[in-house]
Amino acid sequence: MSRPVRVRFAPSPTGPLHIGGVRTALFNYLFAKKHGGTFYLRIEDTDQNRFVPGAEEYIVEALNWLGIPFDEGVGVNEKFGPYRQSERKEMYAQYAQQLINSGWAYYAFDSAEKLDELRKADEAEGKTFIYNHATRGTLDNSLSLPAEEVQKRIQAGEDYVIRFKIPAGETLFLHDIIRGDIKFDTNLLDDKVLFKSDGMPTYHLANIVDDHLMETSHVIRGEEWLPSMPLHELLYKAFGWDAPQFAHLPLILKPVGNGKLSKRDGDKLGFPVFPLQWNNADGTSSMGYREQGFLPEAVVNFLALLGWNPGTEQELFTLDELVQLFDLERVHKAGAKFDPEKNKWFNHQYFQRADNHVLATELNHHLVEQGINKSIEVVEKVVGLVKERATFASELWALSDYFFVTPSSFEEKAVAKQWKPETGAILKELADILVNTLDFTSANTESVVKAWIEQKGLGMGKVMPPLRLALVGDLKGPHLFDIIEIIGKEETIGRINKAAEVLG
RNA sequence: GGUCCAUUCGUCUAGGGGUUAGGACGCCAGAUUUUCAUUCUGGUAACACGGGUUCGAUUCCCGUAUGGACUACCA
Repeated sequence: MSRPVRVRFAPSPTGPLHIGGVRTALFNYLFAKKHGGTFYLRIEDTDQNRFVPGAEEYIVEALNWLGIPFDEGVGVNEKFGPYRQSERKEMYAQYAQQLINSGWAYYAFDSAEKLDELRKADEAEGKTFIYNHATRGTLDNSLSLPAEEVQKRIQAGEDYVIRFKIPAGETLFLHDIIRGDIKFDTNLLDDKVLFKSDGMPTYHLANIVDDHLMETSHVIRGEEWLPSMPLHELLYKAFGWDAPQFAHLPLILKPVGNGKLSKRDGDKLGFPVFPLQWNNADGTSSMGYREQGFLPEAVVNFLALLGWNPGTEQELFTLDELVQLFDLERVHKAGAKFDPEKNKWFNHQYFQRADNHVLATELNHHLVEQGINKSIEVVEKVVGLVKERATFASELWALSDYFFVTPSSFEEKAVAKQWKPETGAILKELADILVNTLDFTSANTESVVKAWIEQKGLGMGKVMPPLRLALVGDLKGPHLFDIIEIIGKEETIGRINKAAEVLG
């Protein structure tokens, strides 16, 4: 069983990539890289009705943004192409036919409406309708009809599907890498449709055929596929192929309440559940990690730890470390609730490590838009001073505006608390001292001001908070003398005088 | 309803027959700071329940409860 590792991520292009899908892709990627294998992308677009334009491009772009690109896929190393199932359409029919010939499948003419009625009728009696060994003999198919009539109806152009003939009375002992041994009774399985009346295969057929043809060694997918594992194993058996090994990943659940995480949760609670922003057909859009300012490394790190951990107390990992450490056997079995707070914490961690020059460039775009022109060196210094307060680049401006614009107002509560009747006079006196100070470096203004405070016997508390209020407009921000160095002498004195004037 | 899967602090989790049940996020408090934030220190808080097995179960087994997935000519 030791074939080269080849795993796939096989989404349906029915919309943006959901966060659960992103994690499935990530785990496949990590597993492939860990074993020196191949990670490929296959587009499962066999449902013509659910095709959404742009979804495939979105998936590719998202994977690239996250830094987990595929080795093979549409337009990329097409060793086993095409990688779009719609373009492989012709080859599925012959495999369905092969199963018919070997007695593993049969034609069925029952209409969807009729089956629906049957299901409802049984349900009304508290029973469950299953299209299987117990019922297929009484239904409209090639198992119950004379061969001649079957041929006639097919030739007449009547709609039909091809169903898999689940063997009766068997117990299947299957193995999942994450969940261990699982038992299924084939009597409870239904004869799934393999080939639809529109000439397209269903997921089940296309998936197995392609996984085999593309030499897939491991199928790593979401837990929602666990119930169809027996069907898939049986399909491999029917074809006489070696089945890949299976690993079913736990689901990602809503942060509050019950159930699977959904698109609505993100919109409702204000956090992204998609890697990239997605514009819906109705003109609305769903936010994306990228647009919200999340760093791809942070998203990957957070997602990697949702359902998996290496058994140590380390929490921050580079992609390379993740690749080295990843192990399917250590994947958790139970679903994990998505925690937006921890997600943010990861971003904070990575944001602190982000390059100041890059962040400065970003902030500078914003400054230029507002007609503020500062050298990138200055902007970079400001970024270095305020970034520890930020989790996202988008917060930088609000955190640093006073470096670039004279405060137009003073925070009320701070004023009430720190601005005493004599404060204005004290600050004016200080301004006079600063006028005569030539060296406006942080270190020098600090020693000048502190010496003056001491000499006057005023105490830091009497001067520093009001001074901050005058320069920043609020009691916040980094080391005050660093701010003074950056805004410069003229601006510093100007702000002090303005505050003294406005606040008295 | 049926089938399958799961269950350790609020959340993500480590651990595993004998432990003070460990870490992280969050929250709270303290320290530092001229302020906010960062940082540091400390605190809060968990083995779903009932039966077994055992000298001893949170750990193994069986039930129950709860949660989840699936139950389409969707993937």
